[in-house]
Amino acid sequence: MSQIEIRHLRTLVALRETGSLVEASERVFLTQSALSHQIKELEGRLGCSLFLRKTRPVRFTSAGNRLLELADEVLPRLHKAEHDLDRFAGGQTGRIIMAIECHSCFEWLLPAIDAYRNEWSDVELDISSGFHFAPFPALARGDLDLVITADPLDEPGITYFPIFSYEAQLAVAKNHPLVEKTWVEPKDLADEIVITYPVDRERLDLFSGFLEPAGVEPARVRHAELTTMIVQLVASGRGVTCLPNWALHEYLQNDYVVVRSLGEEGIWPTLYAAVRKDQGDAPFMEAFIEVAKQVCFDNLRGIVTAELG
Amino acid sequence: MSQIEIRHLRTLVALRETGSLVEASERVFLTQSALSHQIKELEGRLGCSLFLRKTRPVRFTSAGNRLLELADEVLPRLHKAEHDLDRFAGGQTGRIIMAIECHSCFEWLLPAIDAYRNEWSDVELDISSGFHFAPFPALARGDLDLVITADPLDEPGITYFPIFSYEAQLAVAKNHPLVEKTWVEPKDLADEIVITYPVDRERLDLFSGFLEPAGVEPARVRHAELTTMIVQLVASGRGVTCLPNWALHEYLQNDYVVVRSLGEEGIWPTLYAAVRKDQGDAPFMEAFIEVAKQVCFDNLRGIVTAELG
DNA sequence: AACTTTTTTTGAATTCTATTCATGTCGCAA
DNA sequence: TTGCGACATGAATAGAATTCAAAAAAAGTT
Repeated sequence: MSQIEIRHLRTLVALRETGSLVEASERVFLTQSALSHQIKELEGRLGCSLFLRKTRPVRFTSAGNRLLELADEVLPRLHKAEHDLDRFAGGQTGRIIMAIECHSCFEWLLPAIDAYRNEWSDVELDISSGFHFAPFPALARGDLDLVITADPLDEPGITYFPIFSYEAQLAVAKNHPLVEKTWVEPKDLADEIVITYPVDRERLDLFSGFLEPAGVEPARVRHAELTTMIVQLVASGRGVTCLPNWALHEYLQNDYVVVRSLGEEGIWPTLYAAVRKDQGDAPFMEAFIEVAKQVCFDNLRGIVTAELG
Repeated sequence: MSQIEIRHLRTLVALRETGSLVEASERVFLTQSALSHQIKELEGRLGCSLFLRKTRPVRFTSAGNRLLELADEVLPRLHKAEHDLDRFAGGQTGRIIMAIECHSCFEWLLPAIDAYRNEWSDVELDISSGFHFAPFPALARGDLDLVITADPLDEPGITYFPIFSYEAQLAVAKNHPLVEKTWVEPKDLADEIVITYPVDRERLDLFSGFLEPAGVEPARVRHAELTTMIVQLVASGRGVTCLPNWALHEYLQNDYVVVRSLGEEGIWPTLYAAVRKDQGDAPFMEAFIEVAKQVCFDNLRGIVTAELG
């Protein structure tokens, strides 16, 4: 089946460089007898001789030269591939295809990616838009490599690295009655219109961590795609919303809306990077998580709580 | 030492094309178990996994894709090389580096080479100018592949194929006394100046086949490089020369000189193509000799005698 | 030309490793 | 759960590459 093997190419190159079987054999760490057998057998299979041994240095036939040409094409590529694979094996490079559960995470993720790319330029980076609905199976089977999530479910084969904690706050219009309260109780929202991203309730801190435990259902739930749009609706008094404090920060500074904590302590979700266990300790992956934390800590200084890993 | 082998690349390609170990194993004519072991072992040595088996079709990791990239670079080149080597082995192609002992053979050799090149375009062809002095050792050790010679010495490992026979004739000036004779005897040249190519006497038919056997030495021997120059010297009465009849043909037609046979029968050397025994029956080599004979027969029609092989 | 040294070839023994065989495990669908 | 298909695994086997030992062939040397 396979006539020519890598070892044959190596042998021929060594032979070209040394000019004799004896020296070539040292070069490839075999006995000279082994080389003699090896080449004789190859010549037998190919049906033609590869070099003339009666000269010093040996002289290659056309067939031999053709094989050397092949070796010159193949061996460098092989070595490069082996080198690249070493880097994969050592975790010096890899692929990070990400998905975000948290809708507004682009805000800090994009800068994090930019910062990371400076240092780890050959890591394949991408944000996948395709797996919003079911990121974890995709992560497990290798379509994704990293998922930003606030719910570290105990899935087998997945590890979670905390990035930072933030407060999920209720935003209301400046003239909204709730502005009078220092913090909000669940029942305060029973008659409110709640504006959210168009995602499942269990992925919304307001419901999963506040209203549902208290058995409170708002008057109505309305959806909007973009953070800006949600905030605008809230500012104009069409409803209330719950967003991460860092996503609301710029609107607060512009005095568009007012925010209040959910409950006396506030709700403080933590964002995690979920990765497959086998990639969790790869340097390129650890570095990404470290960079993400650092970027968040720097950019969102005083707004979020760094989780020191 | 050598991590990756051709078989690994073949396996991975089969795996990519079929999507499962079971089918891939059929493709490469091994059991599924063999592939499982093979890949497991490779992954072990590389230190990273190459694909995730829990999906259908299997999904390659970055490392796996890198290896597939290598396979796509290497395997086609390998197949091409194997194909080329098959042609070498079958004698469908090869190399013919020639040397000529006979100084004026260019005249018919160049057209022969041109004719041959039409049919056998990928045979490497060259006329070597470097081995005029000792062509046979060079032929034996592979510097040359074909030598045109008039002396088929019985060297081991060399075979001779006759190309054609010609008459070696004496050319004299039109007013030379020897014009009166129908043929020349050795002693007729005892007082003559003989003009020859600057080569050893034993390679000159006039000496080795005519004068020396008769023990006759001419008055003087003078050298000239080019056929034209020799003929001019002869035409102007500065001496006589011995050349192949086909080399003299055009000068005869122009009435420059007169030719006479050496002895009653004339001297009829035969030109041979000397090649290494192992190449003697290769189609590309046989074809060259056949083309050479044909070209000579056509171009020198009526002047030389074809040797029918 | 005889002798020594070096290099390659060769056949048999050995060691290694790829492959197979026979199970075992895992995930998935009915 | 059972049954099915796909992959994994351990032990046995078969096959090849390599080594060893010795011989043959070249190449230098005297």
